[in-house]
Amino acid sequence: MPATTHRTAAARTRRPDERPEEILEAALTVFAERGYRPATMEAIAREAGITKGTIYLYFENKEELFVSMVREKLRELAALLPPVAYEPGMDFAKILKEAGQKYLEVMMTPRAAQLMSLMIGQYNQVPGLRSLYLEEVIPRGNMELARLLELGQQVGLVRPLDTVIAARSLFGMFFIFVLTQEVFGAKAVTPMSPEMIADTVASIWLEGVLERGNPS
Amino acid sequence: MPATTHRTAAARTRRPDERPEEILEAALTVFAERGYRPATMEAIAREAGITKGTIYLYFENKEELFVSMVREKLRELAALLPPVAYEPGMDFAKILKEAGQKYLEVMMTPRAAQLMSLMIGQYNQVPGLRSLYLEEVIPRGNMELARLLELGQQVGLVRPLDTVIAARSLFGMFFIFVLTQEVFGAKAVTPMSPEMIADTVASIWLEGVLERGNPS
Amino acid sequence: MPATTHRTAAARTRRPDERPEEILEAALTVFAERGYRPATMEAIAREAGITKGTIYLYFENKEELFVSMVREKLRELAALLPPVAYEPGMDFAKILKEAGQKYLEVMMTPRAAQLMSLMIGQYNQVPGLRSLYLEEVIPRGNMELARLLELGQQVGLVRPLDTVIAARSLFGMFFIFVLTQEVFGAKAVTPMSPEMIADTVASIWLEGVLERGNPS
Amino acid sequence: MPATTHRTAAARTRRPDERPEEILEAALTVFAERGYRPATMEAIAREAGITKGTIYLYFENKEELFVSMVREKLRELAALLPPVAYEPGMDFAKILKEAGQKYLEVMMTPRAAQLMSLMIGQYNQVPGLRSLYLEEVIPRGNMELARLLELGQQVGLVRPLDTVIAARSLFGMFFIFVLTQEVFGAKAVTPMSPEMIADTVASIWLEGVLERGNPS
DNA sequence: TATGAATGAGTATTCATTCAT
DNA sequence: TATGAATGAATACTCATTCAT
Repeated sequence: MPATTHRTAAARTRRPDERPEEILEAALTVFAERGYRPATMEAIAREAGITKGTIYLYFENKEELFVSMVREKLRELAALLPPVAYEPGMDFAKILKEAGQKYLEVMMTPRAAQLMSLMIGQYNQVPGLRSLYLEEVIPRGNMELARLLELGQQVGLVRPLDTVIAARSLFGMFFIFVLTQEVFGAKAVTPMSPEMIADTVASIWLEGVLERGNPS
Repeated sequence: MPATTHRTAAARTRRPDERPEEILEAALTVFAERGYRPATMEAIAREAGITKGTIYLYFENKEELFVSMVREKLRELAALLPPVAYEPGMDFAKILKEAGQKYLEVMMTPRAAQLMSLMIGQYNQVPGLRSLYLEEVIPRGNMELARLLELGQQVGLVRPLDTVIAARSLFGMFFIFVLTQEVFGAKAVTPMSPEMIADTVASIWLEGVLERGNPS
Repeated sequence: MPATTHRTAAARTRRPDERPEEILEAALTVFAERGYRPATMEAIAREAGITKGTIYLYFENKEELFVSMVREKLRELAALLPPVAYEPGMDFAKILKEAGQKYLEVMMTPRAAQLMSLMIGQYNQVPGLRSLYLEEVIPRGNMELARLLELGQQVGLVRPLDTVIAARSLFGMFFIFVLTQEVFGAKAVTPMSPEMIADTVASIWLEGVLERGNPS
Repeated sequence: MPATTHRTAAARTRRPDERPEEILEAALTVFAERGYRPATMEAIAREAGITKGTIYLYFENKEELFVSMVREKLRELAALLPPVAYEPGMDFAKILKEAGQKYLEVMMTPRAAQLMSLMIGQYNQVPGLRSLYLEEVIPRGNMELARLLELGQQVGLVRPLDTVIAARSLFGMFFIFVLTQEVFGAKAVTPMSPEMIADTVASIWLEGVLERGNPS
């Protein structure tokens, strides 16, 4: 029957409204730094300026904290990306380049890249991530563009090809740079400006996708 | 006691030369199934049909085992890919499609995809992986194609664009399908044949990269 | 803002005087269900319809709550048992049987049995229980009967034997049924009616204790 | 990726055959001293002269260790009790007194009493204990005696009464002394010799059970 | 070489207790 | 009085690594 005595914590501040957000932020930092397993709840708490036990007031366990963090941070990233709206008469190529530029600007940052890396690494170990990807990432990032391409095909602007594959290809072209430059640290070896990447990638994809006769 | 008892001959059959290989094979299986941290030396040993201690006769520790496994399996995969040789007069498009097809054939398998996933997830936690990637993957997979493009530019076949970016883009186009279809399990949701992917991707990239006047 | 909002009147109804009692009641329920250690202050509070912190307004800590609960509930049980009064000329056997019946009626209930079980299990871990037993249980339950027996011996009704041992034996005869039937759940395997038990036990003990010549 | 270095343990002795027994012995000591929950695996290991991890080589978890310990120690106690054999012509009373004496001799020891106390306290928290009690304790300790009584009834030696209740009563008479004297520490307050207890208890029970006409 | 018993550092999680409001 | 957010000590259990055989 232990009678534990506690010191009077100086900073026993109550901020129930902001806590979850702060914890998620700290979680991303620590998970990104060490990886899912090596990241300790203790370290996350310290990073958030609280103590271990407090995390458990807001999250069931480490796994739920991880999934919540990924969901929240994905949403924050998604919120930074402007919706790609296309209407007849607009400059397709320009829209695409600008969208690509914006995408790289957001994704080619250490934080975003680390988030990707964490997701990929834990994808098959953490059940909650699957639905996150299938329900939030695919529909938004992929299907929208595919539908845009179908539209283009109907007006003869886009070559006849599988639009889902084409759309995902573009995503892959961008993604590989996020992965190599940021996650794999290749930017120290082969530095490339996001502008240059966006320009080149967009032009290759556009030329490859548009109908011959139509100047991009 | 005239009757000596022997263990079965089979149990005594030792193949010391094949041990490391068997261990690496078992390691890939178990690492892929559980991820780096949750994979236990015990489980790897069991998978290899030996006991824990024996692994340490061949590998310094878990990390070295992991890096050795990745290196070995990457080499095995690389060995399956035929070198892309191009000589003037050859059908550039056909070569590319066939190479892409072969690439997907090799990479769009659970094992290869799991290897990728493991690499990405551990990349920043396991020092040895960095050099592996920078020294083995980039030069072979990327620089070769970039040089090929430069050649194409010199003879006016390829548009003037950053060849390293273009080359890596192609890799990304393929890689995204390995990642999504195999690692993320999207193939259950949006099934696509490797042939269709290779064809579509190759044609987009080629059209996007080749000079206008030159029919692919 | 002219319209003041009130919480429901019921929610504000506070019965400070009944609080400790309610908490003790909840404590017995939860302690009995889970055991001393696994029972959490949180669960006890919830059971009592209050919050954790409130318990500490009435009890120093978990241990004191436990001891207080045991003391209170023992008293409540004791209050249910009528005092065994004997005066010359009364039917000794009948008194005993009725007292035994009453005792079993009170003790052979899940709640009483759980209380016993808790006491026994924590006896040597919780200092306060010792004095409770030595000062409240022994004198009342045991010594009274022993004195009664001495009286019987003086008038030649009871055989010459150690009265304390004889008295405690009777208690043990009853107790073993409380323990086995209620605590150990043997009543599901070997069901016995309290009446039958009381009758049989009382008759054995009486026959064993009374002087030969005296018909019970 | 922590690389833990271990000191060379001086006493890394391998004794797989004796380990389980040693651990069970240590477990009884520590469980008895502190109770189930407060007893730590660390303390049990230290008591056994080994380290925590080693316990887990032999027992699944704390609960299994506890149940295994109770089972083993109950068996050891049971082995100390000679079987009560009765054949016509033997002195029933003498047999009973001697058996009771032996029982108390074995059970009225701190270790045995602590084991009882542990069992009672954990009975409803630890599933494995239920079957232990129902399958091992009841049949051996109770049913044998009940059958003996039935035999006595058939030859007119024993009064007509419920033999199961009578048998269990005797057990209770003894058990209450184990409980009060050893577990509750009443022996410091009301010391009684086991011989005196056995004699008194046996004589009361016998007189109460035997047919009037038959001198015990 | 191979074994597998032993080690012990490391960690997620729980929960009694405190205290600002 | 009452709340409930915050604390942090405590602990079962895991598993990479060692080493006597």
